[in-house]
Amino acid sequence: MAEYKTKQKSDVVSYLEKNAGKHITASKIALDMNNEGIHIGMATIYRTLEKLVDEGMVKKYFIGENDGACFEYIDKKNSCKHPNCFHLKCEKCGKLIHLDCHEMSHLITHINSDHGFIIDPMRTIFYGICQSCQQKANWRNI
Amino acid sequence: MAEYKTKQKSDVVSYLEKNAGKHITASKIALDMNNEGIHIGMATIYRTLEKLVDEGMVKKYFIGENDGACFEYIDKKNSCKHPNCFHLKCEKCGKLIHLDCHEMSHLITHINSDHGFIIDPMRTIFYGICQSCQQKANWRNI
DNA sequence: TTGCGTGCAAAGGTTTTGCATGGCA
DNA sequence: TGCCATGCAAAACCTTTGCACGCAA
Repeated sequence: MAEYKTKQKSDVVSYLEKNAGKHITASKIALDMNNEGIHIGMATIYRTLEKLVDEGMVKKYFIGENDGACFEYIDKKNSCKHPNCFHLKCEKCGKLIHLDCHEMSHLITHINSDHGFIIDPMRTIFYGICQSCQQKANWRNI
Repeated sequence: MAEYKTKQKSDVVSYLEKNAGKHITASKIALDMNNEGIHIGMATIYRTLEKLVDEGMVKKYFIGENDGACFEYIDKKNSCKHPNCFHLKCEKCGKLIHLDCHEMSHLITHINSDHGFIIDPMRTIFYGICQSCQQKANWRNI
């Protein structure tokens, strides 16, 4: 069960590191790396991503719509140790907002004690509309 | 652009009504209805669901994992005029749990007024570990 | 009759799998 | 040398689309 260090895997990892915080599909990874002259087969990309997700280095989620699953590099150094750290993602502009608010610890405690569910803040994203997009929506009357 | 009333559409609607609050894939709809002796083509199911989503009668989710998109009937009379309806998804067993709790309206108000972000509860999923998986984890010492 | 809805089949995507080959240890 | 990782192609899916036919109005 030993793991080998291969060029392909480290290429994928460094690509993801460079794009930390972005949400990237498997095909976009292949495309971008191709443009850099690195060709990696789709199967390898998927197999590598699967491992990285297991290791916790990458988060996989489904925002659906046209493309498939999205992957995002999780920077363990910069990411928050406090369990108050959530993310807000704007559905209009795609902006990802950091939320570090102690109000959130109430939420976690409540859902744990009253609903028996332990929230994983790192994996949870609140979807909605950010402030600037709300204003745009107002003046466009959307 | 007139809409016709067809047996297939009303069958799908009544199936979804019977399963209000559940999260159902298109193929499960086809399978279940087949077991009831009703055969509807996949294309029709997808086209019907698309319309129902546009009408707001059904919500479409991407919770990913093995299956495709999930659909859920939205009962306008009973549920979710209050934005208290969230979903908890267990990362171990994949179970999707409904959470209809007043506490959540505090959360929404807080994030709106203090952080300028309007949460869309129907699209937001809390990831974490459910109660039964916590217990399994305990006895297995995972 | 009109034209939307349906069913079938085929196409378009993404993701997985089998198998021979390549490359790390 | 072992054995995992890779690449290619094919398969397995989910979902969409084209087209002829059926059926509601």
